[in-house]
Amino acid sequence: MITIYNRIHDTFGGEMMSIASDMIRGHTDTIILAHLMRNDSYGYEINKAIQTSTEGKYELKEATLYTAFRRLEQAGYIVSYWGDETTGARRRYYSITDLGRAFYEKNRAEWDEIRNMIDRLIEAD
Amino acid sequence: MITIYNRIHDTFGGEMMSIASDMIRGHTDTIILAHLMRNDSYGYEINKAIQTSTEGKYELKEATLYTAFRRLEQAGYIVSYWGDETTGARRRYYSITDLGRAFYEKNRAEWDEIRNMIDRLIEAD
DNA sequence: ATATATACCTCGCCTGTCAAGGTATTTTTT
DNA sequence: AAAAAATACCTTGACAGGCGAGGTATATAT
Repeated sequence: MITIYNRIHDTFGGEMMSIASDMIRGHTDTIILAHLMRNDSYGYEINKAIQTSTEGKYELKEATLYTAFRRLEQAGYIVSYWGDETTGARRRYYSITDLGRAFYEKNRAEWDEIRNMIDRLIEAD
Repeated sequence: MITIYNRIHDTFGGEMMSIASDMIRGHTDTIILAHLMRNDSYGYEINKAIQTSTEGKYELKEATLYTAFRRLEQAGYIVSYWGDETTGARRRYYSITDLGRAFYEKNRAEWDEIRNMIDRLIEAD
């Protein structure tokens, strides 16, 4: 078993940023949108869901997560609104738009192609 | 059918750099090493092989390719030597090292995990 | 009282990608 | 014979995503 997350990000010596990060890159948006396809949600919950779903092998860093929200909202793929919590910390909920749904479907289809492509390309035999 | 490569890289307006690029990112090194696992080769040939293997759907940009060679050589995963062509343009051949082989195997194993992980994460149902 | 969990956010650096530019030789087309 | 395309290499500079490190505020558990 390989733990994907928590590769060392050593600023002093050693390589910066793990391979795993770059392997996930390009899927962040789709992963978030996949969650919003099911129901509106907020950052903290989405991240927890990812961790649970991957048995702790992967988590989005907060900075990455919130950067992605800004990017997706700017692109018109999601819209946000504040929840009306009477207790606990406030939550900013996100909702996927029709544009976002289309983008999600496109990326999902693309993934099917790319997955097979990479399978073929990294074979040594 | 989706053409992975040749998404527009519009510097003026529109989104910069395509999703596809980011989906491949993190596999470039492994793809190159996979080719060198079979036999020594040189940049131009490796790139042609990738294009053929993917039916033209994907190609490494030259800048990306040569950047990767520098990176891999610096890391000790490959070594290079000039071919002794008597005709045609000179070729710089690359050879994978033991360290490179180990790195390749590690990335390959990682891919198997990550592929399944992404499959699960981008499901909407 | 202190620590942990929930929940949000931004700044600035790092890294891989690649457009755009270059050089030199050989083969193919006009 | 001249022009174009293919082979084959290379570097520079800008860009965008990831994320460490820092921050705020409330609620619960120790």
